[in-house]
Amino acid sequence: MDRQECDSLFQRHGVKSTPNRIIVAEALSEASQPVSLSELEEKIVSIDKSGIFRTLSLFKDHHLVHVIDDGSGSVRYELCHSEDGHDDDQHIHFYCEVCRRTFCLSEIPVPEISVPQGYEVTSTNFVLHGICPECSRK
Amino acid sequence: MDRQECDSLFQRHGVKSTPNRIIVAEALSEASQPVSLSELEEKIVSIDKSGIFRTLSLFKDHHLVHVIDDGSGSVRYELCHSEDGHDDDQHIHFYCEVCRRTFCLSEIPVPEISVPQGYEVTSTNFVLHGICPECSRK
DNA sequence: ATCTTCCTGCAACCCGGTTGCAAATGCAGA
DNA sequence: TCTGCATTTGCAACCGGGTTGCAGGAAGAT
Repeated sequence: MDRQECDSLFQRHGVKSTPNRIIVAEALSEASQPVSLSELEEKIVSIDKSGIFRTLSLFKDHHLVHVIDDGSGSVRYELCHSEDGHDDDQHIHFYCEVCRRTFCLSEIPVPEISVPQGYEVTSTNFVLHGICPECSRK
Repeated sequence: MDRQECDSLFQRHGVKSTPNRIIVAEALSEASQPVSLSELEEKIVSIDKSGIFRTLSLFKDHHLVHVIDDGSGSVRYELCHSEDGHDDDQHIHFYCEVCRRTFCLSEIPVPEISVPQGYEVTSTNFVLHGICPECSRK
């Protein structure tokens, strides 16, 4: 994602462009897997933890990223792929208990669940735990 | 759950019975919803946080409870209902963003997912977020 | 240039979870 | 019953992710 794509992304989501935000957005887009705050801290040495955190929070509020809680103890962030303001690109994630990485199973949509009367669903968090192909081969 | 049921439960799961463990097991069985460590701390004033924690860890290792990460920042515990040693009573949970309670949607089983070749699934965590009937009525 | 607002870094804090350690308890064998 | 060992427990301290208060700095408006 180059500078221009970034700005257009921000504009679509109503986020003002700043140098830090561009750096964070690029780091997110480069990641092949959902990343945690601490991973971003390591990757982006130029920005303070709190800055990254606030940027992520802002992105989250503007539906630019979505949040996955894989049960590893730290939350992970992933760029939304849907272009409209809503997270309709929810998919299942897989957390490997051996290498502790989280994978997007992008192909698999979250199954539709018919909830009991009265419940109103706004988002879903569906994480499978187990062993990834790479680790189970060993 | 009375004392005797407790002991039999422990025996089935290979857990030695101690006073503390009985107290924790009873607290879990009395809860209508999955409970967090801090909730148990409030409920069980006679046992130290670390004791409750260790008891829960032990229960988890012996498949006496299962763990739900509802994304609220603290993990919740729930007595397993299946009597064999394995967690085959997985079901969906609902986290209300207003009252911050977690509900078991016991009726709804976790849908079977066919994962890509190579992935080996050991457990699932499926949590819906939204507003519960009680809160949406207001 | 000045004012105001927003953005940022720093340091401190909060809280859930976890561990080391030593005292207490339980249990087996003499 | 006494002794020695293993397990359980409480206490205090720690850890790490997440979060916030504050003050300095940049950006935009008047």
